[in-house]
Amino acid sequence: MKFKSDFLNIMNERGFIHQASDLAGLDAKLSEGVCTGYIGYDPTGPSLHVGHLYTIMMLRWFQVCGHRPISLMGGGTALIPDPTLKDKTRPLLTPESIAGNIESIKTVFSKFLTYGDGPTDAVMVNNYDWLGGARYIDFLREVGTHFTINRMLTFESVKMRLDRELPMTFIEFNYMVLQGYDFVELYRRYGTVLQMGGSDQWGNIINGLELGRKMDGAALFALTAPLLTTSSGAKMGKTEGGAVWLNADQCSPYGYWQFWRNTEDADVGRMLKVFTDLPMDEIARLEGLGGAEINEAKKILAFEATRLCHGQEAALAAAETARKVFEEGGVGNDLPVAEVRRADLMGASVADLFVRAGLSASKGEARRLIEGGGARVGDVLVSDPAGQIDGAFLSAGGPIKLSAGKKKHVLVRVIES
RNA sequence: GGAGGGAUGGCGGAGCGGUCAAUCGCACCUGACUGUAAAUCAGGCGUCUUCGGACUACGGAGGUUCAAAUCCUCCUCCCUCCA
Repeated sequence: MKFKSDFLNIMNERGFIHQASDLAGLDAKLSEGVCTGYIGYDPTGPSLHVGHLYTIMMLRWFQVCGHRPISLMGGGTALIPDPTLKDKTRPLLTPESIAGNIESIKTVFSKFLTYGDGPTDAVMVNNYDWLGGARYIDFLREVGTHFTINRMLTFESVKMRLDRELPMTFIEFNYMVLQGYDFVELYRRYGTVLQMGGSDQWGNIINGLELGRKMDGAALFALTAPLLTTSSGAKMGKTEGGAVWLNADQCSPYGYWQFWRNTEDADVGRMLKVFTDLPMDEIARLEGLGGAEINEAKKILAFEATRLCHGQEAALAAAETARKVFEEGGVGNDLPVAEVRRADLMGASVADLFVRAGLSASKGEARRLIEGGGARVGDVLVSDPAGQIDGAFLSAGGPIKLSAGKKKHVLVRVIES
C-alpha cells in the first residue's frame, strides 16, 4: 500500500497501523498541509512506560512529517476511573497525585517532541482545563444528548461487567463520554482532526469522532496501533516483574539500555522499526544479521532507544558500562549503586548483604540465590549464605560489585552513618 | 424472592479432619548449554532461623476437636438455575 502522505507511509512500513476510520480520507487530508493530531495519556502513575512509548513515537513521526502533535494529559479524565476489563473498579485518584504525575510525565514528552508556538510545534494540554470547570447541566444538554445508552451498553468494557453481573458505577460509565468530548474540544481549540492511540482505545476514539461529527459536523479521523507483544506472546514492556519506565528516576538509562539489549532475536526488527528512527534500509540490514551477529543489532537498538529517551550522552555511558561489565567482566560507572551503612554490615552475613543491596527481596531468597550458585561478590562466587563479610575487604575503599545471576549487578558503597 | 454452587499462594486450579507451607500448570528466579537471544534440561519459588525448627497463611468472625484449608454457625462477596 502506498500513501500520498509521508506520515502514513512511515506508519505503514514501520508497523504502526492497526485500524483507521477512513484511511483514504486521512491520507488526502494529511497531504493537503499541516494537520493537528493528538493522543491522550492518563496520568495515573508518576511515569509512563515502554508500552506508552509506542504511541509517543507516533506523535514524534507526526511532527517529523510536518504536522502538529498534541500530547493530551488526562488530568480531568484521570479523576474518573476508567472502566477496566478486570472485575474491580479502579480506585479514585486524588487531584494532588494526578497533578504530581502530570509534572513528572511532562518531562518525558519533551525528549521526544519539540514544543513551542510554531505551526508544527507540539502542544501539551490538560483536559482538566475544560472538564474541571464543566457545568453538569450544561454538559449533559450539550454532550449527553448525543450518547445513547443503547450504544454505550454495547462497549466491551461495559458489556463484560454487565454480563458478569458485576457492579459498574455511574462514574465509570461516564468515562467514555468525557474522553469522547476531548476530541471535540481539541477540534474547536486547535482544529485537531486526528486522534491516535493503542488498539484498546479504538472504541473511545470512535466515540469522539462521532461526537465531533454530530456536534460540529467535523470530519475527524482515527488511527490506532496494534497491541505490541514480544514473539513469546508477552505484553511488551515488562521485565523482572515490573514495567520499564521512561523517567530516569524510575529506570536508569543503564537499566533502560539493558532492557532493549535483551530483546529476543525474533523481535529485533520490529523493535527497531517502532522504537528508533533509523532508516528502513539500515533496519533491514540489521534485521538480516544472523546468529550471534544479531547482537550488534541489539546494541544499536539499545543505543538508539536510550538516546531518544535519555539523550546521547546517557546512551553512550550506558553502552560503555555494558561493554565493561559484559565484555570485560569488569565494573562500569553506570551500574546501580546501593549505599549500605557500615554499621549494618557489622557481623552481617553475605545473605544480609544481598538483601541490603536490594538484589534479593528476602533473606531466604538471598540464601537460595547463593546456594544455587548465582551470587558473586567482587566477581568471586560465594557459596555460603551465612558466611561473614570480610571487614577488611569492605574497608578497602572502592565500591564492591555484587552480582545476582549473570545480568544483575549492583555496586555497593559502604557509608559511615 | 426461591433453590443450589463457590471464595485456596502473582494467575489458573487440586486438596475436603491429621503424613498440607498445601499436587499440578503458567508466570517468575537461579544454574547448565549459548550469543547478555530463543528453545531445552536441572533446581528454586511465604517470613524468620543458632538450620533442630519457629511463626504467619487456604474470603471475614466465632465454634467443635488432642488436631481444621478440610466439620458447624454467622457475615461479606461472587456464580448458576427458577420466579
